[in-house]
Amino acid sequence: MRNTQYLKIFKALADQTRLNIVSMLSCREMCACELLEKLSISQPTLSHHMKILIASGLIKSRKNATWVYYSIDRATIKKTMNFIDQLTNAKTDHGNQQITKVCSK
Amino acid sequence: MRNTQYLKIFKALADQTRLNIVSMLSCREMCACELLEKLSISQPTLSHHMKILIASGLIKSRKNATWVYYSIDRATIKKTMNFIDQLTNAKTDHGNQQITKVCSK
DNA sequence: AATAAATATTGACGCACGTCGATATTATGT
DNA sequence: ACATAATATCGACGTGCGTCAATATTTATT
Repeated sequence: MRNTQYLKIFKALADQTRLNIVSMLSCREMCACELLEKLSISQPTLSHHMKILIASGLIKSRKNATWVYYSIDRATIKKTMNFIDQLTNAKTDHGNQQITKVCSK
Repeated sequence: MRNTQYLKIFKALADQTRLNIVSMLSCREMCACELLEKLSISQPTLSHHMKILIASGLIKSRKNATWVYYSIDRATIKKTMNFIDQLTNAKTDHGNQQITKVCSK
């Protein structure tokens, strides 16, 4: 996973509404209309947020009839935690071209 | 740690420059002037970024003479990873008032 | 086919944020 | 005291982003 993808993930989590959405989806898969009635935002706004969450890889979607069901992609979560762990513990460059790690000396 | 604090943390990580800074500091403690010469930003911009990172709790600072040394606060990192883990795996409300978890039924 | 429900897209608006140059502050050394 | 180096603050500017109303699209139902 590229560094820019992790940046997308952190940007996706850097919003209270999206953090709420992720939290809600941790319970179970939910459709957009279900999320919508629990949040105090308009339908286009929810659609916009879901697009960002999907693009980040944190959330995956499944379409059934007119409904779109969303759920957490736990593989991405795991990778993100590993990234944070490496980012803050690694003593060497961990094969990342975008982040300039200068641990020499 | 409050939910708003984790929001601050994700916002702090949601910028390429700050992600680079955190990565650099994972190697070792560094002073501002050292970070400055490795980054392509102005001194006021760096100062601004460090303020945000300090406020998030991800980075701590130590003053010695005219220099300010920065290093990663690994306790915050650990808490953040736990937060993500809980956020995406909890089947019950984990005592968080800000995030509305509705896991019932 | 026509209607209705769920979701996506578009365009616009205001505010938050990253950036810089100029300047202030703090601390060291001469 | 004065000059210099490191860092912080201020004010301004442009861009990015969250938000909405209006509209389009997709799918099911009658």
